[in-house]
Amino acid sequence: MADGPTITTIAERAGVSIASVSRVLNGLPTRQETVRKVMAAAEELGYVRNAVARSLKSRRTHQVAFAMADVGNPAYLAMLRQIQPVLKSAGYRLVLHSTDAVVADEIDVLHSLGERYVDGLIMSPLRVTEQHLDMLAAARAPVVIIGSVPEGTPVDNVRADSRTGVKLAIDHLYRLGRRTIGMVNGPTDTVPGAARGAAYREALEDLGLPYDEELVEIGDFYRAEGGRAVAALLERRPDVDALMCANDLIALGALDVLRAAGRRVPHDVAVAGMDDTDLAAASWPSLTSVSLGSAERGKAAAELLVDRLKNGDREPRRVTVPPRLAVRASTTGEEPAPYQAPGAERGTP
Amino acid sequence: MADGPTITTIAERAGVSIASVSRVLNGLPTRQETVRKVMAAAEELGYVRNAVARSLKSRRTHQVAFAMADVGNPAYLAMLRQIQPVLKSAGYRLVLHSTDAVVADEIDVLHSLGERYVDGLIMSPLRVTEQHLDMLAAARAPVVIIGSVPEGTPVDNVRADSRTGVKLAIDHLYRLGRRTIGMVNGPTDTVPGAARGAAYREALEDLGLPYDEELVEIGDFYRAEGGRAVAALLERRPDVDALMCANDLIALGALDVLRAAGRRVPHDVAVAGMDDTDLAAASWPSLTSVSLGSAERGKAAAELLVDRLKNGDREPRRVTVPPRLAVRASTTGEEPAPYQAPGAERGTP
DNA sequence: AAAGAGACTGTAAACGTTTACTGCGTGTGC
DNA sequence: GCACACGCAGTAAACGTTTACAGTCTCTTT
Repeated sequence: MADGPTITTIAERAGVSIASVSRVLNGLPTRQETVRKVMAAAEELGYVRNAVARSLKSRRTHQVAFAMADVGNPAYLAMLRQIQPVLKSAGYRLVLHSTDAVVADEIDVLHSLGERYVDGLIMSPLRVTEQHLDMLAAARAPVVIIGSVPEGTPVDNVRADSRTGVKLAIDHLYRLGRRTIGMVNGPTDTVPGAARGAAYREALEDLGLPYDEELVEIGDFYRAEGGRAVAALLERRPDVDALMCANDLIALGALDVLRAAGRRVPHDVAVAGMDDTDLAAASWPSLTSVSLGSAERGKAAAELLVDRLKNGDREPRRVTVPPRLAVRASTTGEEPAPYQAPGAERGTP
Repeated sequence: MADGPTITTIAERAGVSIASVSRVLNGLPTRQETVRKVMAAAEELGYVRNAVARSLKSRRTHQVAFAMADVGNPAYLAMLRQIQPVLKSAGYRLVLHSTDAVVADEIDVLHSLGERYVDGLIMSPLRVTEQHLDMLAAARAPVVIIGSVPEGTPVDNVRADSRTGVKLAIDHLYRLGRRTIGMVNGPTDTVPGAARGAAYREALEDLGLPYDEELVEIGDFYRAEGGRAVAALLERRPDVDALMCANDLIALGALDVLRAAGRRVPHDVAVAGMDDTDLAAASWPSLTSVSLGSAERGKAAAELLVDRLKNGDREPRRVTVPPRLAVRASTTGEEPAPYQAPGAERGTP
């Protein structure tokens, strides 16, 4: 691991100046003879350009950061998977930040843009605080936010439409004849929690169904707690015939609890999730789920950032990705025969 | 996004030299009055250290790369999730490379270490070629390989023990009374495919069971093709009473096909997967699966690398992570009553 | 009161590139 | 045969830090 060769080493070896070496390496017009000598020397020495020195001079690092709460979350993972190839083919490396949904960590990331170790940032904050907005206005590098920011924030912005997404699912349940549709939500002080809760209410109103607080239960966004929330809801309203779950994990918890309670899915209770993760297709019964287009949002964000990095200043853009409903067995039970929900004879009391 | 302040700006503002500014910023002994002036100036100007210039001088980037085939693969994701916090708390940023299992891309990553944009690399190659070994010997930064490398390769190395892992599962199936145990494998020209295939054979021999080629089917490592492989195997050997699947996706495909064929799991056919991904717990019936300790391997790799970066030269180390069998319903069917496999009355012909 | 010690501070070089500028040599046009 | 243009190559500065070294100032000691 001895010190690698530099352009100085090459220059000496080839008997030319470092400027010539640099020019050859960058393909600037140079006499053939010089090119040959430099290339030969570089080859022999196994020279590789020092990216750090290069960045210092050129003021570009060819790195982009992606900051989200947790790679383990399938929605962020879906984004990441789309972001990566876009950046790679545009010649950027990807620096990954996990903020664990801690605001201070997100602010830290924004602050660290001042260190200039990346050319730009894609960030998907759980919620956008005043402090976020201040930092965004002062950001030292282009930022793309995945999520909603107020009108006029000077950053590119990619958003989902969870309102329409929830409506898609509720309409679907309504068309299937369900009229007592419960909602199992995560904390309503998070951006997605608040949006999905409000959307549920609106969707019901649009359909002329009454909004009934008894049909709403709040837990967190995970399977076990989601299951507990469903159990509480079932206890209170045994007549519920459909559940709108704020994400797929909650919906899996719902399936667990319904199964344990001997309720057939979808015969007795139809279940819809959100985010359309891998788990939705893998579960049994497979889960009808609203995709909020995480993958598309990731891709759009990466493309916006690359465009801005290449083309410099332009007006901030906003992209809204439409939701899509993936209909599966947990609402329609229309998969081939053996995929029907288990017969009722096996239920607990 | 005007040019940010540098130590020169601060020096002028505070009326001191850039050396003093640097010293204050690095906490070297300095007169109180100077500290005060510098800090005040830095504060007012919103100064942030330039990481690139710092790296150039100090020859450390405080970045580490992680290269694997595909973040979408749950095994790599599990590694990533453990690697990230270890690096973060040691003060390193994470650069993520997806190589799509293309050897040339992996070689590229090794080569790019010469650019010195990272202090070290964690790599999990699909297979290790001669070329890999050459590059590893010449690597310009410390590398930790997750996977097996020949004795004497000058890198730290973390490996799984898929041989023992397969054996755990086969022994488990045997103890449950299964004697006709099929294997659904991925391509045997991959490292995991070859290892798992051989381990299956050995495990049978250890138990005194005959090895029968008819009971082995090769597909790829994904759900649909895994299902097709299982269908072919079932056709050939309808008497099979257990399936060892080379990963969880194949096992999910097996569940699909068995269900469609009216075979009860685990009553008629017990199914075991490998990797113990999230999907294993989410599926129905939940999937018995061998964990090869991806998470632990990721953690160990990160710790080895951090140790080497802090402590410089030492002998290469090797860590082997033991496998663990996660027993679930697809083999024992012993979850609470409603978790039993669906009754047989609903099978197709 | 002079010398020496000690505490800070400033100057300048270095990290490895890129690039503006200058200079040299060749070939062309008159 | 001379001026000029032009194509290349070399010198040196710059990017923003860190740090070795030397210099200044103050305080203590004799």
